[in-house]
Formats: sequence, structure tokens, C-alpha cells
Amino acid sequence: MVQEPVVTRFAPSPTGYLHIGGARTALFNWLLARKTGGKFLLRIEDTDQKRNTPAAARQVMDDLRWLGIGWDEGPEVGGPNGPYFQSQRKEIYDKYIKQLINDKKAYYCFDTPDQLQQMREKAQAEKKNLIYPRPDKFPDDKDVAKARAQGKPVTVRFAMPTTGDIIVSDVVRGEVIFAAREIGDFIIQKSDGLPTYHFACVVDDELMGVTHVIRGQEHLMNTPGHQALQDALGFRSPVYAHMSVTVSDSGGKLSKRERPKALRQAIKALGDLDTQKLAGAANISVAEVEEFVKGKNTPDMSAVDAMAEYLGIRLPEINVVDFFKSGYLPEAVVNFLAFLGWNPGDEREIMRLDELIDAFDLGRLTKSNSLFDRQKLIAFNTEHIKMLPDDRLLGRFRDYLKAIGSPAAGGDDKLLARLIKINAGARTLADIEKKCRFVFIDNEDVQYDEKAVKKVLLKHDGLAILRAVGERLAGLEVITPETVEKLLRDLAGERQVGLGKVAQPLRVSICGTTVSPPIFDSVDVLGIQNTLQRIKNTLKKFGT
RNA sequence: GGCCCCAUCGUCUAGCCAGGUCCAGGACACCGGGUUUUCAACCCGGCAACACCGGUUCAAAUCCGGUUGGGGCUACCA
Repeated sequence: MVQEPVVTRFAPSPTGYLHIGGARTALFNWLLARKTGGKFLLRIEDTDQKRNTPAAARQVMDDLRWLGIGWDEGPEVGGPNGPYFQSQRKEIYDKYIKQLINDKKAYYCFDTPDQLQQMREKAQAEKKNLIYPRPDKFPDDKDVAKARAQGKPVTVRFAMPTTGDIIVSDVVRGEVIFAAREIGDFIIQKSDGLPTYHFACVVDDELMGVTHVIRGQEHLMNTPGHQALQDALGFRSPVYAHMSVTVSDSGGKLSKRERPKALRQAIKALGDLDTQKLAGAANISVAEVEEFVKGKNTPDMSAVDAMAEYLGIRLPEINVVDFFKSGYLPEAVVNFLAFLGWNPGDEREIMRLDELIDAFDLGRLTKSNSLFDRQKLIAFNTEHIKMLPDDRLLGRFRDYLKAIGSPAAGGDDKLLARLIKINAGARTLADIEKKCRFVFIDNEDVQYDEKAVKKVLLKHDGLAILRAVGERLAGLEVITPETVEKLLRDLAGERQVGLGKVAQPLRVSICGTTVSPPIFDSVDVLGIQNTLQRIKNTLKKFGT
């Protein structure tokens, strides 16, 4: 489908890190803009003074950049339609609100939250939704002054049409019909003077020239209100596409609350617990920890993360940054996200960003909700690790090592590239890192896994074989993966045992565990001196 | 409760709009086997779905209605 260049936008509310669902919305908007040779804007919807933080906008932008989603207009890059922070656009909104009030299409209200709550409960009792009772006569400026003098909250409501249907023509759902009178007069200006989302979004989309709005299905019910607003203001309506929602594999909507929930369950399953130490690790009080475990409160994200890390519990990834820290490639995350509610119509699945752009088509959005399947994400990640060019992968690996504070972060390019190579087939960067840590620790700091020692070293002549391996290795003149392989194979042959019986004791000796990169490479990368020292240490520690 | 959306393997989905080529295709997961110095990767094979009821039609996964189930919204949040 060839299309005219479109203008799309992503309009996050900066309340924290970018949520994976938000990333998907951003991606679809970005893909459409790129596909059509149009523009993609970033607009920060920070009209909620209570919830938004300046740091969060920064984080959202970092996360988008990590994913490879850049914006043509918006914070930091500028553009002709700024400012791109809604909190800086108050005069613009005020002008349009004034216009609506003058046209008698909006009016002032002075209700307190309590009054509204009562009205709502009454409506609920009558099994109806609250349709705000519009006054016969709209308050004038004098009334407003009086209300303010009395300390009443002053808000502005939009006067919705009261008859007829409002038809939302949605790209994915077709025509959705709403009875105008069901919508009711909604607030467009809050008592703090800032516009609500509904108003700011309609005004900005018009002023910024947005032609296509791709957003979550949760906004479908808002759309008739937005269209009525556009009519009242003399604006054109953009093309709407309401995507399906992504739900979690633990049931329910994919939500930020899943991390603390998972942590709480894990803690309960753990049984006994040193709350003192846990509180220390999370830098919160013991009382807070106890209340959290009981489900009475939830500390902030950093405390949750700290507790999980301290306890060695893996929490489900929810924010984009969580995926980064779990060792996923942005290429894989983006590819996976694109397939949540979209597909190219042929049998391709593993696709690069440029292929995604090329194949993208709004008409192929899926209607039904989809479940976020982490297993499939891992499979995508495995494929993308395989196909990413070496230098790019090295860069990603470096970024990852730095982010998690790995001892491997100090490795030079040549070493790191080698480590990646000998771990071909790895599922995540985290897997590679874990298997390579042994290279970066001191010989004396090898932690021997109890089960590995029992199973490999203390059985089947493990120690005796290890001693023989050590002796021969010491006499080896040229150390390469190939010479090490020959040595081990010869030894296994002489002893009439499988290679595993020779390789495993050596592996446990140098890594402390039964899992490592291929043993010949492992020895080569570690270096002969370190290898011999570790063998010596092992024999001393477990030998009789 | 009201309003709105959705419904194909366990999961993501193709097919549906233009009914027959679909006893429904792919991928992930799972199961079995192979390869193998561990893990991962890899190779081969297998299991597995049109929610239900009615209607239209020579013919329905595809069109229509209802039922059931799931989801969303119902804020001076976005």
C-alpha cells in the first residue's frame, strides 16, 4: 500500500521509565512515518503536575534511542511546532479554551471533588454512568470571580453534542458508533489551570500537523469526545488506529505492578528472611520491608530492584530498560514488539528494522489482544544475536556490561569479541556474560559449585584426571584451542574414557561450575598460567 | 452496572473483507529422537485450534444474529 507521507507522534506522559507497551505504540507510529517518508514527532504530555518528573522525560528519550526510534521533531531536536512539552504551551491552550467559552461550547464549573463523587455514586446506584448535568445557564465571569473568592475549584467543561451519533472511523476496527449523549460533558481545563489530556492532545495534534494517530485500544472510548472537540474548534480529525492491548503472561494487563508483585511472591516462597539485611540492601526501613511483604505498601522501583538483586530473584521485565539489563538486543525487542498486533502477511518473522519499515502496513494491524510471551522474545533474541554484525554486537555487549557493572566491562575489544565468538548460540547477552565471568576473576576467587565438585571432581577419578591434565598442560609448548583439544583427546583415549570425563574436571577447576564456553577455547582465553594455577588450587583444596 | 472492543493450536499468528483450492499454514513453547566436551545452538520427527448455538448458501473458519468467554473505558491520569 503506497501512501502519502504522514505525520505521526508519540506522546508519553513522563511518569517513569518507558513501559514496553508504550514502546510498542511509539514503534508503530515511527514505522508508519518511516514507511511513508513522513515525520515522527515526540511530544511530552506533562500536564499532570502531581505525577510527572523532569527526570522521567529524559529516561523515556534514552529508552527510545536505545530502541533505535528517533524523532524528527521534539525535545532536544527542536522543530517548527514547539515547544514540545505541554507544560510550556499553556497560553496556546488558554486561547482555545477562551474561544470555546465565548462560543458557548464550553463552560465553567465549581464542583468540589466530593460533590462529583456523590453524583457518581448516585448514578452508579441507578445503574448508569454519570452524565454531567449541564446547567441551563453557563456561569459568567462574575460567577467565576465569586467562586474563586469563595475558594471553590474552577474547572472548564466541554459542552458535548447531546443528540445524534458520533462515528469514529478507525483503521483497525472500522466504523464504531457512539451515541453523543452517552459521552457527557468532560473537563478540558483542570482547577490548576492546565488542560486535561483530552484537550491538550486535540489542540497539539492539530497545531503540529499530526495526520495519523496510532494508540492503544484504551483510547477508543475517548475518541468520540476528541472528535467533537475537533468539530467545535474547526479542526480536522486525524486518521485513527486503535491497536490491541498487550496482556501479560501472568494474566491481566501488562503493568508496572508486576515487578513488586513477583518480588513479594518470591519472598514469600523463600520462607525465612533477614529483613534487616534486606532493608539495608534496599536502603529502606525494616518496617517498610515488612509492610511490603504483607502486601500493605510498595516501595519505589529502585528499592524493589535492589531487593530483587540482593535476593538473586529475577523479576519480569516491564520497562524497556529492564530488557536492556536482562541482556536483550534492541533489534530483537523491536522485532518482537512489531509482531504483537501486526505481521507482514507472509511467513517471515525475524526481521531487521529496515525490513520492518519496508513491510509495515497499517491495514495489517490485528484486532485482538495479544499476550506478551517472554519465551518467544528469547527466541527472537537468539536469532538477532546470530545475525547482528560483529562490530554492532560488540558495541551492544559493551553497553550491557557497563550497565550491569560486570567485571568484564574492563575487557578490551579483542578479548570481548573472542568471548562473543566462542559463545555462538547464546540466547542473551546475560548468558554470555555469565559464562565468561571466570576470565575476569582472580585465580583465588573461583567459587566452586558444591554439586559440580561432587559430581565431577569427587567421582570417576576426577581429581586424578585433573592432575594428569595439569601435568600435560604444563608441558605443552604451543597453546591454542587445537593443541589443547589434541591433548585432552589423547588423554581420554589413553584412559579409555569419553572426552567429557576429561573435560569436565578441567572445566570445574577453572570456572567452578559445569557450564562454560567450549573447554578448549576457555583454556586458551584464560591463559595457560592461570589455568595451571587454578588446577593447582583445585587439587590442593579437594585433594586428599 | 453502563458503554465499547475482541474471539483460529498452550502462545504469537496466516487464512476472513472479495464463501469452495483449509480434514486449516508458519513460528515459539512442549514431547520424542539425533549431534555433542558442559550449557546454549543445531538437525529430524510429533502433538495441537476454527468458543458455542442458530441462520443464509449447493458450499462457511470465512457472511448474519444470538449466547458464552476475555479485554478496555467509566478521573480535575494520560
